[in-house]
Order: sequence, then C-alpha cells, then structure tokens
Amino acid sequence: MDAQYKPHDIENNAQTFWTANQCFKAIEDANREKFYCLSMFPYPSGKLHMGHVRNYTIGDVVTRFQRMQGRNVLQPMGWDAFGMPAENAAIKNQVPPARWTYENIDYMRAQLKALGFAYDWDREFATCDTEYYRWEQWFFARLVEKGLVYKKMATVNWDPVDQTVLANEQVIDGCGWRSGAPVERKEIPLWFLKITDYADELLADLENVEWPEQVKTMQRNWIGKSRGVELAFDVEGDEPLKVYTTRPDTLMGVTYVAVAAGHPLARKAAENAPELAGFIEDCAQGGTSEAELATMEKRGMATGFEAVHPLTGRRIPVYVANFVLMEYGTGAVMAVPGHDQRDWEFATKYGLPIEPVIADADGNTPDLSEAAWVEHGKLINSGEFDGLDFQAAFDAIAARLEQQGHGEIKTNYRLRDWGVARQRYWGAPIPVKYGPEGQTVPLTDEELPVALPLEVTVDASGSPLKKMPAFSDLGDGWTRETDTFDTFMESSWYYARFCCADNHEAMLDERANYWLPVDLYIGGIEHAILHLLYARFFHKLMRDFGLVDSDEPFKRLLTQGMVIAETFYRHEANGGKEWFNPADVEVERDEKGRPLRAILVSDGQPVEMGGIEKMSKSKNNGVDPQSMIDRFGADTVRLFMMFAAPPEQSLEWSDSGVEGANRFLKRLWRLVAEHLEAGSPASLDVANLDDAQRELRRKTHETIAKAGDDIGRRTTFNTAIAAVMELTNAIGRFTDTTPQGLAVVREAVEACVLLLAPITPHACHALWQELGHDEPVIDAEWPQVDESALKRDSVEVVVQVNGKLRARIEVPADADKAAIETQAMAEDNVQRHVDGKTVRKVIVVPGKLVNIVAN
RNA sequence: GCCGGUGUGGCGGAAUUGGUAGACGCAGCGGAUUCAAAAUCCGCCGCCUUCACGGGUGUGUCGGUUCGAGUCCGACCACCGGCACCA
Repeated sequence: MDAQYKPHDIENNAQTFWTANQCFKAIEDANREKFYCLSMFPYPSGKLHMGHVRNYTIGDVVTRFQRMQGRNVLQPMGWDAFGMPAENAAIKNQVPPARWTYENIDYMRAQLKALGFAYDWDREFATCDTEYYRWEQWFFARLVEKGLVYKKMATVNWDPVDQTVLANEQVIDGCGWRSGAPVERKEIPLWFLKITDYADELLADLENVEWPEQVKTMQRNWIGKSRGVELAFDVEGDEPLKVYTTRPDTLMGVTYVAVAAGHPLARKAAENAPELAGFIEDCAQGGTSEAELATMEKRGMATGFEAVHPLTGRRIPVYVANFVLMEYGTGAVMAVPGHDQRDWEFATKYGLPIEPVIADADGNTPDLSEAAWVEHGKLINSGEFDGLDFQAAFDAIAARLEQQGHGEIKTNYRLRDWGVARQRYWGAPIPVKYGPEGQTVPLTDEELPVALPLEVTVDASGSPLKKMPAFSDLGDGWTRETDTFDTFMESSWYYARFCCADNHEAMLDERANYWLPVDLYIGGIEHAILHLLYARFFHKLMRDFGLVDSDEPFKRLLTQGMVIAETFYRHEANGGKEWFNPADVEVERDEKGRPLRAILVSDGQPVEMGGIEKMSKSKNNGVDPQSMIDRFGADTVRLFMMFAAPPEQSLEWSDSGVEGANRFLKRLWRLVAEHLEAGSPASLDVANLDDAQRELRRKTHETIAKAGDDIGRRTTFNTAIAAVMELTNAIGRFTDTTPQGLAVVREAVEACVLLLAPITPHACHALWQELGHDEPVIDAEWPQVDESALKRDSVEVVVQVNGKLRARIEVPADADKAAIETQAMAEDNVQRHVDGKTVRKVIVVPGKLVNIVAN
C-alpha cells in the first residue's frame, strides 16, 4: 500500500463508493431494529460554520456506530430555510430571498457532502419548499377547526420611524437597529396556538424522555406550574379587580394593588388626569423582552381609585405600574411589600406602608428596614390567622375567600400561548382570509397551498406582502392574511416529515410510525426551551390528529456546546474596535509556552488579545471549515472536533490541535502500512501467547470495551479517541515480528480501524480494504470484547498512610484483604510513616488501595 | 432581574459509583536523524524543595462531612446559555 496518507484521494474514493452504492439510503424494514439519528437542521446562512461541523459530526459518528451495531439507521438532512437573514440580505443586496436561500443551500450541501456525512439525501427538503409548508397550512386549518387557534391582541416592538414591527434582536439599547428611534410597545391582533392546553402533559411527559436533567429542569421552570389563589378586590365605582397570588398567606400584608398601563381601570382613571395619561403613555416606551422588563426602573403612579381588602375591608390605593403587563395573568397584582422584594422596592420608592405579617419559626418579627423577608413562616398581625404556618394559612385564607365569594384556589402556569404570526415576508403564509363583514375564515383544502410569491422587493418598512394586492386582495371585499408563520412552526415537525418526505398526498404516513420517535436528537443547548418545547407540543397535536402514535418526538437528547476561539483587536480612533481573524495573527510565546503577545502577520505590529469567545461575525474570530478541509481533509477536521472536548462542553478552536489530529492519522496510516510490510501473521493462537503478546491483546480488548461504552452510552467521543491513541502507542512500542506477534498486532490494528471508522470514515474505509477485507467497513460489525483477554494475574494497589500516597504494591489478582494488608505494611516507605504511631484502622479496597489510619 | 450551567498544569481536557489528580493531545524544553530545513523518532514536562531517595503543596474562594473530597453539603466569586419576534 501507499505508505503516505493522502486524504483528498482517500476521501474522494470513499465518497464516490458510498454514492455509487447508495450506501446511506434508508429503507423501512419492520424486521430490523431502527435507529433514527437527527441533528438540528441548519439555517442556510451562506456557508457552514464550525458549530454546524461539530453538530453534524457528532450525529454522523453515532449513526455510523449504530449501523455497525446492526441497526437500520436513518440520518436525514434538510434546511430551516425561512427567517429574517434572507430578508436582511435582500434589503442589503437587492437579491430576492428565495434566490439567496436556494443558492446558499446549494453551497452548503456541497460542503456537507465534502465532510462525508452518511445522509440519506433522497429525503432532503427545505422548509421554504411549497411542498413542505403546504402541509403546515393544512394542519393549521385542522387546528382552527378543533379550536386550538385563536386571535388576540399582543404586544410587539414598534419602530415609529420605519413603521415596522421589530424582533427583540433588532432592538438595541431600547432603539430600532436601523432607525435608531426609541422603540415603543404596541398592541396588535395576532394568531395564537393554545400550547397552554397541553401544559400539564408537556410537564408530565418530561419524566419519559432521556434528556439531560438540566434541560428538563429548564422546561419545567418555563412551564412554571404553580398553585395559588385567584381573588378579587372590590373597587368603588368599577369592576372588581382580579389578581393571582401564590402567597395567600401574606394577604393581610397587602398595602396596595398595581395594574398594568393597559388595564381598563388605568385607562378610566386617566380620562380626567392628564398627568396619569402622560405616565401611561411613557409606559409604552421600551421593548417587550422579559429581560428588559425585569431590569428596567420600576415606576408607578396612583390612579386615585381605592380597592377594598376582601378580608379586612381596609381601603388601599390602586397604582399603575410599568412592570405589570396586561397579557400576563390578569394584568393586576396585589402587593405585599413586607414579603416580596419587588413590592418592597416600589413601596419604599413611593412611601407606601410596609407591614410584617410573617414571622420566622421562632416567632421573631423580621427586620424590614433593608429588604423584604420572603421565606415561609408563621403568620402575625393577621387576626384570626395568627400563628398558622404557610400551608395552614394558605388553606384557611383560601377557604375564607371562597366562602365570601371573593376567590378560589387556582393552578396557574407561567407558560403563555404561542404567538405564531409574524409581520414578515419570508415565511409560510398563514392560510386565513377575511370577509367584507369582518369574517375570519380558514382556507379550505381546495384553496391550499397558499404559495408565497417569490418575486418581491424587500425594504425595511414592513411586510412586502401587505403591499402586494395580487397576493392579498381576493376580490368581492375579501382579503388574505398577510402575516406569515413563526419559523419555529416549520422546525416543530420537520423531523417527522423526513420519514416520508416524498409523500405528496399527505402530511405524514405510516412510515412516520416506523421511524419515530427520533432515537437521538443533537443540537445546541440554546434550543433547550423554545424549539424543543414547541416541537414537543406539535408532536402531541399531530398525535391527537392520528398522524403519529408516539407521545414524544425525541427519545434521547444531546445538547452540544459552542465552538469558541481567541479574539484579537485594535482600538480605532473613533473609540470602537477593529477585530482581526485568528488566521491572520501570530501569537508569540515565552519559553514555557505562555502567550506573550500577538502580532498581525500583514504589518508585523501587535494586536490586543480579547479573550476566547463564541465564533461570530461580529468578533471576526470564525475559522472557515472549508479552508481546514482543503488543507487537512475532512477526517482530520472531524477527528479534531470530536477529540478536543466532550460534546456538551464548549470547544476551543486550536490550529495546532488540528495539526495534532492530522499527525495522528498519518501515524495510523503508517502503522498499518508498516504492519503489512512486516509479513504475514499466523492465525491467532490465544492459548499460547507470551507475556508481551498477552499484554497487547489485553490492551486491545480493554480499548474495544471502552470505546464502545464511550461512544454508545456516554457519548464522550474524546475519551474513546484517547483510548485508541493509547492502543496505537502500545502497538508502536510492540516490536515482536514473529507470526504470532504479527497476529496479535493484526487484531490490534483492525480494532483501531473499526473503532475509528465512525469518526474518520474515509481513512478507515481505505485501511479496511488494505487489510484485505472485501466488505466495506461501514458494513463491518463493531468488534466483540473477548472477556478472557481482559484477565490479569496481578494488579497494582496503592498504599496510603492517613490518606497520603506512600507506596504502590503488586498483588495477585485474587489476593484477600489480609494478604494485601500484610504486603502493604511490609513496604519501607509505609513503615517510615507509621513508625512511632499506633495503627488505628486499615481500610482495604481490593484491587484499588489500602489506607492505613495511624496517629 | 429570573431560570439553567461551567470553573482542574502554559493550553484543550482525563479521573464513569467518594478511593493513585493531570490519561490522551497541544505548546514548550533537551536529544537523534539531516549538508541544512521540514517531516519523523526518543526523552523530560503542575508548583516549591532535594545531588538523589524523598518531602511539602495543589482541582475558582471560604467553610463543613468523611479513614479518604475534583467528585457530597453550605456560603461566596467569576464566566457562559436562555428569557417567548435571532435561529
């Protein structure tokens, strides 16, 4: 064989073979155990970034591993193709979003192919294909029929200059990103899906998925099920004011109530109060994100109305507050400044009374001079409820309110219904029409699909669809909805469509039930809540329409970390920073390898090191996967990505790390070449090996066991690779070229090739052939562990004195505790450390360690 | 602000169930090979101390549990992800 590793020839050959033989075409087969491995599909932004390469390499490794385990595997790929970047590119370059998107897809598809991923390309689609989103429109009409869709007013970010709705991302420091004008909160009618109808099931079914605990916790908290009391404060001259609280035990400490600026009571109060009207107008300033609302300055103003405390009859003021929002709960809150920190700060600011009604377990009244006391405790200053603990007070006060007709126990959710309407062009049209008498009618099956017109002019001022009568005007006074779907709609069911992407008669067919649920879903941790929750919800909707028969879409979930890299910059005259790509910078180091300073190669002048950050355009620290593939080949890039960190952690890009991965592949290649040069191995005679042969064989089988466990169960690909590296190092040190020695090496070398085959498939494809196998390595079986090869005659045991390591001893593998202890005590260095002390205790962990406790 | 996570040599990381801290790789240093360089191969490599054997110390900080803590508990610090119209 060619002693030189030539990645580009090798990769071309392997890829040509796979394509010509349709190796990765997935065919349903009820007699075989299936494995559906899916990576989150990419947004076609232009070219692949390292995050994609990492995500898809992980998926490919698992897919190829499962195939070697004998499973019938499906690994599809497609494009999450609707979204804002296409519109932004259209504004910038006057390219229609469709053309921009499909050109990007073509480029990125070629990149994925160059990386050798084992996709069934026959199932590929883009969500902007009419053939895809038509089924989403069809399904939406079914949801309307079932009453799971409704329209209501909702708050959006409004750019008063561009006269357009802004995404949260487009609001920078409270201003529109193009106009720079202060953003306002505006209410417009929008379409919603009733995800809250499924809140309980979405919460309960988290128990039935094999997901990281942290992701399940985040989803639980997001759904936010709470048990509380909904109660009403009577208001003189107006409707009773409804509020919800999880702390009815603090009810006697309510000293005011607060309503949203948009609350009817606030509007009424403002009618003859210009100052209050001005304040309410001010409350519309700023964006809608929860982070912004939570961190903004809390402000309020009295309405002049008074509410009546339902139990004491006491009159308390009603305030308008900017942090209370109309669409969360009832748009009003009761305030207990003694036992809620936000209420405390508000009361302190506006001079409202702060009254303690909860004492600690010993009955001590809390000090409320610096902060609220928010723990549960015993009630005080609460009349007949004094002395009750949280639970008793909750029950007693809830019962009293109920008895008086002023309230009832209620389960609440933090989860809000899903607003799916966007005032944008590049999305799936919402299939609804409006009649001359104000009718709202979902489109019939015959009227579907509503195809998005592709020839458009996009500018920054609102949705182009609104300005296209050919699209929106249906004649006779009928108009079409011009809002499009949230792109989370498309990504909520694509995994199911992959099962039967060629079906033009139905959204899904019986093949979906063969493949689903997805056995392993892989993607960024940033999707832990929204995408994954919406997809779970959509799956349950499809189940309730009989389209799928499983309860959950993704059985197992792997959340990968980000790809990060060093940043370099120089200060600019205008106070900004100019960022330089790591490829153009050289780092100088001291004699210990510590970085001293960085130099821009082009001008030889120093640049600042800005720390390690997520690869991004803004910091110019992205490393182009393509240039790495061109230089080293796909296998090197794949190997580095899998070796540099476990998949859930962030991965720091390192050029020299990539070179190291490349070096390893060259070494592996040479190892096989030299082995084949060395002569013909005998057939392996396991019963007659010498010590060195037995040792290498043990290492081989230890490595097989570890790599299989690491890849299959733990998904720690980095440690699997490290184990194979250890094995190749051991093979390199093994110099026995007798026929029996070569037989042991042959077994070890073949193990290396098989264990690496999922990670570096091209090189292993070629090496497997060189080793004389006719079947391709993708169809080879994962090697079996020979348990008898793992046996040891003796083991090393460490000896500690008072927990400190003092000696190592070699003991027979079957030695009992007493024998181990005797041998440990006999060690010189052990004797030295117990000398003059009394041995109090000896702990023996067989096969591991001895700890002698002496003082 | 709220929810979730992370923190180990010069660097990426390993230590899977409370039992040898630093596997594997990168960088660095020393050597071999070479006319020379690249490539390759061999050796060293947490910190302090010692000629050496060895000793001390060390997993963000402070404290606790334990024969034994990177791992468990409490408090704190720093950084990262998400917060419903980025995908």
